[in-house]
Amino acid sequence: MLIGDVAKQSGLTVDTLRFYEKIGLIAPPMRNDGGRRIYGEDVLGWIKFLEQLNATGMKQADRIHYAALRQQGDATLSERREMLELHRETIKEQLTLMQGTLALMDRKVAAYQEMEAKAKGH
Amino acid sequence: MLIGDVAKQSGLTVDTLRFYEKIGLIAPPMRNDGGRRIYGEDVLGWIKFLEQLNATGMKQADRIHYAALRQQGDATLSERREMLELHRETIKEQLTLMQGTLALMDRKVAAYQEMEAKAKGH
DNA sequence: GCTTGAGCTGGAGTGCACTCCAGCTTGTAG
DNA sequence: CTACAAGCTGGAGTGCACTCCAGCTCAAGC
Repeated sequence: MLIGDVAKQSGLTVDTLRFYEKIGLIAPPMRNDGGRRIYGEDVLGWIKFLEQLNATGMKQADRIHYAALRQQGDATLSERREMLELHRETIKEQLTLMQGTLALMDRKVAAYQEMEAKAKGH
Repeated sequence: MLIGDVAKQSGLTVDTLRFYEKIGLIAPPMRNDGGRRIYGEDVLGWIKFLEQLNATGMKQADRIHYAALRQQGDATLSERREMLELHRETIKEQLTLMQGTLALMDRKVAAYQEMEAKAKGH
């Protein structure tokens, strides 16, 4: 798999993939004779996971740390577990806040509709 | 209420409050004889609402647009309602994604715990 | 009436997370 | 064998959302 294929399948750009490699989010892949990056299929799952951490507000620095731990293998399992447990809690907090805001949107939309209806009536 | 009081009560910094005014997120308040900003209590509720939009991923440009509409009064009610309805949908999508990631965290944590237990057993 | 903390303005600087570019090499299709 | 799309590197540039600074004025306490 060349970098362009990974880009297409992951939704990231070629530039972003190289950037992620530079900062340590993605392990440097093998190269072919011409010096081009050859990726295994597994990178797609990893990128998807990274995107999920991203989308739930984990900071770049923490993702990089997690990626580094992952590269070090099984010895870092418990530290990785702790990171995920912490992140799980922040997700829960975000969920609560978000549900609150969703409810607020509902109330506001309803209030606006009522005001619009009244304005029409006069 | 001076800007420092608003800062304390809202959690924003003085600089951020002036910045928000500059970009149109907060209406320019009255000034006292010495040229200092005097805010009404209502600004606190507005800031809290802005923070909620912020925390649920609404872009600055959209918040500025919403703030501008709000300043124009009742004639913009329906447009504001439409914005909130749209945003409500994006919150719902985010909630779904976030719940998915939360479930993933749970699975991963459980898997890691199992691997750690096995590693200990040998 | 002087000190000191808070506020003022305009503009420069920061941190994050990419995104783009120049100038080069590689590889596939006609 | 030649065009040309895709890849390479190092480094510069971008957009967002603040954050900080210099040099000033204002106001409350001793």
